[in-house]
Amino acid sequence: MDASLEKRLLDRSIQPTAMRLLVLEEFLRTNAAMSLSELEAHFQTADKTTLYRTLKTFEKNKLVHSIEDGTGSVKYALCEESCECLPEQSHIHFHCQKCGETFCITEVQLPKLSLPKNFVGKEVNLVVKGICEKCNS
Amino acid sequence: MDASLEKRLLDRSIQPTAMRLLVLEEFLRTNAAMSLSELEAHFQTADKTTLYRTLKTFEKNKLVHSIEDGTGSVKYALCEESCECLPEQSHIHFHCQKCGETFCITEVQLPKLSLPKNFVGKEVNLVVKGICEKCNS
DNA sequence: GTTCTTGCAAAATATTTGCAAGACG
DNA sequence: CGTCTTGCAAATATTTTGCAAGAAC
Repeated sequence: MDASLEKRLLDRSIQPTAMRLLVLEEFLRTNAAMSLSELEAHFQTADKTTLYRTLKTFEKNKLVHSIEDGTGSVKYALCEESCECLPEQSHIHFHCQKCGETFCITEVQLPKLSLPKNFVGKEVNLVVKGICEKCNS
Repeated sequence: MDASLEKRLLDRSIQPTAMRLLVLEEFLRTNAAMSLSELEAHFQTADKTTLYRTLKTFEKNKLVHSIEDGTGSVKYALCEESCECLPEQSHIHFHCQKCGETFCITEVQLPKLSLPKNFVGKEVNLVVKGICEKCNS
């Protein structure tokens, strides 16, 4: 059992159960964002409801954030360790129309968005669709 | 029968049937983006499948564009008349967490997004969540 | 007549909740 | 014991397809 995994859950006030450690491990192993179904496919014997609730717990406690990439199912990706999911911390999500994968792109800074008077922005969800690096070569 | 509605459909190579004219009229009447269910609620006697296919036809022909605002159901909003849904023509979508409505914000220019090398962006979907003008007063 | 559109039914997919058994402190 | 977690079942919601009747050209 990896103690750093446990710490990562505890830092977000999530009880480190066996299932949750496995899911976190899976997220660390996988580079791309995962939907519930995709996550389920990575396990032999996991109950979908448990995974569903694991994702919800992770999301509530800001260990992962959700992305709607237009595929019809919500995907989840690990947050940066310091992330509080504030608008300033948002980044681009890229959905590749060829391989179908969705990534977080943290390399480039998201320009500050201005809103009309009296609008207050609290969250930003940005998905760019196109062809990714890997499929473009 | 309003001839300008017909023209608007024909300009997008969409056959102007009665149903389609009604749906377009509804979009012009409504300021906010609509989901399939919301659209259905605006009609007494419309079949959901027909509305679904109407939306898909409208989307394919770029009369409307779709928005995933995190509510779990895809919403649709009218495109500008000159819109070709290119990345440069994208705009901010705003989802109000209080009234639940989703609007297109075309008043402010979307800053140009840069992507890492070898990524090619073709579409942009940007949703800001927060409190809208109306709910903020 | 041929193509496009519509309505009903049903399938497929995704998300969410209820409840009881089990784990853990 | 009491709270949290898990697994199974089932309910809800959403999106999509099949097919035949009807409308439009």
